[in-house]
Amino acid sequence: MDMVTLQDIARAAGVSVATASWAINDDPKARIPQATRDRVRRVASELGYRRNALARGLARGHSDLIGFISDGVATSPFAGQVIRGAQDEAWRQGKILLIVDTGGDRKIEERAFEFMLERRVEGLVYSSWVHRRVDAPVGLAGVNAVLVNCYDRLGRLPAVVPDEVGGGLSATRLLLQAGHRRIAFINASARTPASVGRLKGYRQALSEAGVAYDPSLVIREKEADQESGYRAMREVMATGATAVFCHNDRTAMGFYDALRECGQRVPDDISVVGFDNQEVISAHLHPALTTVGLPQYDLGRLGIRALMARGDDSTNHPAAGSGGLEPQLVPCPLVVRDSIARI
Amino acid sequence: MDMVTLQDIARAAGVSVATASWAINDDPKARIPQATRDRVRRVASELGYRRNALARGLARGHSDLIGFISDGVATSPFAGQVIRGAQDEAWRQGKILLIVDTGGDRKIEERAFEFMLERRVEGLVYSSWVHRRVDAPVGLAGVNAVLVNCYDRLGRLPAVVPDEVGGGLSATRLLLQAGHRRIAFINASARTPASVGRLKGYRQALSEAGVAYDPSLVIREKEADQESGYRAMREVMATGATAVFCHNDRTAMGFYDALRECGQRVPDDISVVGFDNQEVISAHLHPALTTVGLPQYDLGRLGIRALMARGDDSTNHPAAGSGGLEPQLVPCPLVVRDSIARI
DNA sequence: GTGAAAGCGCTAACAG
DNA sequence: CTGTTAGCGCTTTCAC
Repeated sequence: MDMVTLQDIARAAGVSVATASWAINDDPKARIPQATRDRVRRVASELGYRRNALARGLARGHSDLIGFISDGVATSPFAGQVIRGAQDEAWRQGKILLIVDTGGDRKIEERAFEFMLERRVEGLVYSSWVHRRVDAPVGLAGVNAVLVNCYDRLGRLPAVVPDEVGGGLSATRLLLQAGHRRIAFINASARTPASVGRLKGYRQALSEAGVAYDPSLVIREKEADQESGYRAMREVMATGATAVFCHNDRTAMGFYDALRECGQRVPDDISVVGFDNQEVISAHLHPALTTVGLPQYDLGRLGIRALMARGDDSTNHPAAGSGGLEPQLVPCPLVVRDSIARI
Repeated sequence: MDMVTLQDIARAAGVSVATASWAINDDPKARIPQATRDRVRRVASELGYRRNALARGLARGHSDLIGFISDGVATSPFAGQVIRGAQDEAWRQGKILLIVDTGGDRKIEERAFEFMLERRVEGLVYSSWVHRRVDAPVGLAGVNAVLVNCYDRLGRLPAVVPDEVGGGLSATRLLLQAGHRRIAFINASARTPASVGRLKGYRQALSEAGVAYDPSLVIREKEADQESGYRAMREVMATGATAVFCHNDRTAMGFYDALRECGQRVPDDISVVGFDNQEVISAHLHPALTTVGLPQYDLGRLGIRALMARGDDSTNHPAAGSGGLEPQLVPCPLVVRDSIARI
């Protein structure tokens, strides 16, 4: 155990603790000669001194800790970049993340919350694995908090979410630009921000291009996974579509499978575009899948940024009057690969 | 800002801070009447009191924090369960994880290390995304630390890793039990714990079953990804193998692809078993892939357990004399699905 | 320029 | 049974 304290340093360097503190932290507004500064620091490193963040935090009144609660981001197959983005941004501001993955368990969430507050986190990010509406835990109000990849029912907390509409728009536009006019859409039937938003984008792109919206081209599948895509294939092909926009890459993967079993090929027989850019899938399908990425890293980064901005803003208002904070939309990047043919 | 302190509680409840402290923490060895306890706690909750972990940690001399440094676990597509396991176990012991994902960057690692030590973490887990040998960062020695999913060159730090040999053994045995005798193995050519271990297990199973080892059945691919499996298909089929053990699920996925393009089918034309149980792939291939799982959750859990055990053990010896701690092997569970046919 | 000293909020002897 | 008090290690105001 290295229990070298500032006192030890001060004594060894022949200065007072105050001076030692200033030297160690290189406090610019302490006017001590460079020589002293250097001497203290040298002594410190010789003795293997290390600041005690507990004591420091207690004295200064801040912890430099930011809480990050997720319902599965840390352990989900592909949302981890959110954490990376958050961490990088926090880091940049000299803060460190206290991460707890609740797995969606309210009990754990409650406890995590308690833990973080006890540790005097300077802000709290509450994030969801999948973009959705959440019931923000009671208590999140009254704390500097922001929602990431989810939004509150009442819009009382600032939120940072992917621009699903924009994503659907770019995916469909791409198909349109390649000359497609009959574009099927395998969508999830549950009303999620993703299914609603992407459909909206799809319709918007169609309308922009002067293509009439044909509801029969929209296949609704309960889940949006490999099975759905596999199952939906026949229906899609029956519509005579020359291209299909899949709700996500997993759906596209299933679609590829089914298609291949019928001896048909992407993109010759039909063009495909996915969503999510789940690399294990999209980058390795044959042919590689053109898709729309989720801006995970940016979600994390902007979440922290929003948090810190709010923190500075001492007015820290829990959302103006009406209670309708609009979520901040983060664009979804198009990832072009080989699954679209011009016609 | 809730800045209700113990003092406030004590005053409001008409007791001393000491008594308040005991009541709040429900200290069993403080002999105060239940009535007082209750009163204090009630006052505390009424006033919205919350312990200050910084002050508490400083006074008690421990932080209840455990550092978790990873080179990508948090952000990797499928290793996140390690964190979940670690977190659950830490939690069970009343500790909380301070996680930093370095992305393999030494600079960040260094800083993370510093950060954690300043925060007086009670132990440090150093984990790798992929099972490998690491150069444990200088400074890890002298701290209560354990390696997870990686091991030190010199075996000076306790390590917890998956049992690759056992995994290769069960995969191959399963094929053998289904009656296969000519079993190909698409392996990665780099000498990693995975490639070496799985091959060893494969050979061991063969030998157990009295099947001669035929080197020509082992296909070595530089990487072990979808492309490898895709590419290796021809070679595998040319050997006349009736089954193939793929180094991982991604390889199996590529193999499936290539096979289907030739109009052949799993498992009728050839049985396949993978490794990793990367669900996005294995559970959704057609037919679903029989594979060997990585014990991610357990790695995390056991890592923390080892750490805490070491911590208790005040003798905390940096590995006995010779310097050869054997890594703790965690079994890899077989996940049986539909890609094996009896012959 | 530098030091003394008063906290930060809590715990844990030690008294009573 | 309960209160007093001396720290825990550091920051920061205020004197010198």
